[in-house]
Amino acid sequence: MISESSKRKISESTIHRLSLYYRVLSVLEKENKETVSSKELAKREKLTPAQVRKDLSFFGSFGTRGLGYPVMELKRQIGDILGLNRTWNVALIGVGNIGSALVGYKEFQRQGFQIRIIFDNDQRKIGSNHKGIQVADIGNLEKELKESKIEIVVIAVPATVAQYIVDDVVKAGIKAILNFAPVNLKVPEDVFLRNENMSMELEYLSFALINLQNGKRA
Amino acid sequence: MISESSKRKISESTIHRLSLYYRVLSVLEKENKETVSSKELAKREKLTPAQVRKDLSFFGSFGTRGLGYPVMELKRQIGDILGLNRTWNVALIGVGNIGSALVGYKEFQRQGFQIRIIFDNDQRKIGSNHKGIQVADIGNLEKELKESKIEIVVIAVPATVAQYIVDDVVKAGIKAILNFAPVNLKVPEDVFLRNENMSMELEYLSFALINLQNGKRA
DNA sequence: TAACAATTGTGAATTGATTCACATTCATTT
DNA sequence: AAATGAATGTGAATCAATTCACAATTGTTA
Repeated sequence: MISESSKRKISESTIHRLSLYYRVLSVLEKENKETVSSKELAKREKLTPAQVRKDLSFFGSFGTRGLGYPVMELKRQIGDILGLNRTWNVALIGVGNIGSALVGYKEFQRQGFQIRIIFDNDQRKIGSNHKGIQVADIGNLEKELKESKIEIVVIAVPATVAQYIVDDVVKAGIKAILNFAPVNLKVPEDVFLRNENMSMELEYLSFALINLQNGKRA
Repeated sequence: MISESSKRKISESTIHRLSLYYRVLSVLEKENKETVSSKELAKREKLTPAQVRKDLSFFGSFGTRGLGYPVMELKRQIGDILGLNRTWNVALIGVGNIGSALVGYKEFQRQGFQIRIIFDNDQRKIGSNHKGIQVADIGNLEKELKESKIEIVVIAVPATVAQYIVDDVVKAGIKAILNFAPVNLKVPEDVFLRNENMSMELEYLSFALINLQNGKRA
């Protein structure tokens, strides 16, 4: 747990970069590297050494001057900060296009995010097994979420119904929601909501092709 | 086309917010709203009115003082900036979990991103049709990309092979790549590369649950 | 064991993004 | 046609993030 005083100061970007560091450290571990410098770490994710050091410094001092950071140890520490050295009980709502992909997405499992239950409103899907996971009736949301001790809910339903569903999820006491529907959802202050907007980056590319084509990049 | 002088100054965040504005404007259009104020626009995406006005001001003045912005007209203008009032020829490489989901993702088509061809290295998939789209042999990448006049390539292959594939894509002259593999890919200066890291937001939620649980959010 | 090379950790400086605040403009009402 | 109200567009001010630069520390070499 990080200190009370630092709680309000760590930026979203820093946390996202911790994810990148974690990823690189996993690779370095496989390559049997014992230590890594901020320089090397930065190079592998196209960042600056100073940025790496500053990011890590928010959480403590993990390195050795003159040597660098111990790969395994730093990976463990970042894992602790990000909560990746444990498992999370995740529920998925909506098993259409995106939902199906998420069920089979190995990267989630590898990081401890375990999809325990799937909800859908399609009677043909309810009761069946989707890659070994039970598909429950969205009507039993609250009951099932509690029984499965779900901590994080992933929303992969059409934008038109996402707000209704998220309202029910919130009522069921869930405090962390990942939303794949392309719509801004309203949740109470004490609920963490993150959005995964799959067309945003494609739109950025489109913008870049039209506007940044010649000359330097933005 | 935006002016030469402004080319180097528009931030990534501004472009991403344009995507949000575009989304809201589409909804407002359906609701038959004729005009919208920066206040309303901001409210719908949890931003500030000043932010909305500043973002738009980088590209021109689209509003009327005292009235607000004309919904249809502004949508068209942002569409022009983001390149959404046209179609893009997109190729998808890798039709596994994620790839399959992308093929069926309506949101892409709606915004003009047309998946024209799919590549895979699995002999069982090659030659077949995936939701009406031809699956080609990754071995014929360069030839097929050119024949289909592809402008944007989406990479949805395992992280371990992504760099090899992106090298080939670059050799084929593609200048815009969207990468779903959880790895940092190297591309030349003149190629636009964007990453879609699907676990990053989940990791942020995990972090939030552990570190920000009580008290205010970061 | 002293000198050297490498690299961290971090205040200070800088750069960048957001918000403020207000003059300006337009539509509407009286 | 003047007064009123609403809302833009934008320079200035503020806030936040990144980079700089260097003292401090450690391992290694002579």
